Amino acid sequence: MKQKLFALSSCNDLFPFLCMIRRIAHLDMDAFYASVELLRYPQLKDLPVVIGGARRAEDETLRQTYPGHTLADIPRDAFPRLQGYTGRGVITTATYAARQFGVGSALGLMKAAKLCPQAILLPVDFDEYRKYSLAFKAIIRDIAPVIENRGVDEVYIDFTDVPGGQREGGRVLARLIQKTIFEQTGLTCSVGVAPNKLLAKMASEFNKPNGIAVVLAHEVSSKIWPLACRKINGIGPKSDEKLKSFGIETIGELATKERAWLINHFGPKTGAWMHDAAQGQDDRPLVTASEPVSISRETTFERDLHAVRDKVELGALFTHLCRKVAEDLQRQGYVGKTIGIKLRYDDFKSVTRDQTLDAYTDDACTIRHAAGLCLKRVPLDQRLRLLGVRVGSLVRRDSPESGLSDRLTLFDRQTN
DNA sequence: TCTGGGGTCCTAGGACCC
DNA sequence: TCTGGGGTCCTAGGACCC
Repeated sequence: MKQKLFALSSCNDLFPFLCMIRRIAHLDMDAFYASVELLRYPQLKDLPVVIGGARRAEDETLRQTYPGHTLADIPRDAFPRLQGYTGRGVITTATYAARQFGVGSALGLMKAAKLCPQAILLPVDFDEYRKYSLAFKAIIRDIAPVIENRGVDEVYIDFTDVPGGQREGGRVLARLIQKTIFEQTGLTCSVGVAPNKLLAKMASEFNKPNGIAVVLAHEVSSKIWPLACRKINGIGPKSDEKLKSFGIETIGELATKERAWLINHFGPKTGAWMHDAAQGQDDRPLVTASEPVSISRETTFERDLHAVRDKVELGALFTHLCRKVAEDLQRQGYVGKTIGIKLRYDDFKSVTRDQTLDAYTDDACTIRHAAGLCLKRVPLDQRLRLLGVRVGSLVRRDSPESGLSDRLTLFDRQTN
């Protein structure tokens, strides 16, 4: 089998139109949020910059302080530093200059302030990132139309049938996409190309930033097996720890385990999946369109709140979250039937409660009422750090199931 | 001095129906 | 009094990802 695949992949350069083997790319923007901020503030280039934290009052003051200047003219010294930062929040993205100091995604800002006090702290501006996200995806789609969205800064791309997609195992097309994105946006990205999504995702991490990596079917043992199990997309901290407890550290070690043994210890689904993944096997198709399952809003308070003592503040926040979720539903054109809440206590333990209504809704008051009933089913003697509201079991507002669609549907129902 | 804000999918138990 | 399965929906929690 291996030899056959090898033969296919090597004949591929000679007869690119005869040997269309599956070539999937994973493209990952490099330090996306931070890179977008550097386009806006080029004077910060090469300085350590972190993006993240809570929305702060001073976020808007920067532009107001220098009304006559363009953003690029604001002097470096005017930017807020991490030094002396107090409060909650984590880093969302850090520039590569900041990563030198050991600060990166998910690190608490107060910890980061110790490691790199001189780093500049910028607030998250999701609207701006979304614009660039749409832009780079449009550029890719122009070159290779079959793509799967994986959030704001990642996509899978099917190279298989794209002209040039088979040359050098996909490297040529990857280079073209990378170059075009850079020329048109100023942003860099990393690309991995492989026979499937699993391997492409791993490959895209090989040469970060601004890198390309190609993995062929016969290279799984040499390029994938030496990696830690944690590198498999889907093996998180918990599974990794469990694997380690069996002495399994690398994907190669995982690959020596019998399918039955894995199923026995990790369950039929996960066990079988792990077995395939360790062999580099993955036949999942690209998902080019999908509908949302739920829409939610949550917020971590600036200080922990008490259900009784801070009742007024909490109530106002709760209502606000419900309104925001309702707005999101309406803007996106969805209605939902399952209303849920999420609480996180001061000890970081969280609970959820949900309730399914008889009818679909996108109405803030209806959501607020149902969420209020959920809240009553939860113990409230401990301080809270987070409150969230979720609406699930979504359908499109204009679909027949919603019960809210157009008159024609209603007419149909009456006459039937 | 802990640990953001969105999401998806899976599991497992109980209710309820046939 | 004891005894079935199968299917679906609902709820709670947890792992994982970006």
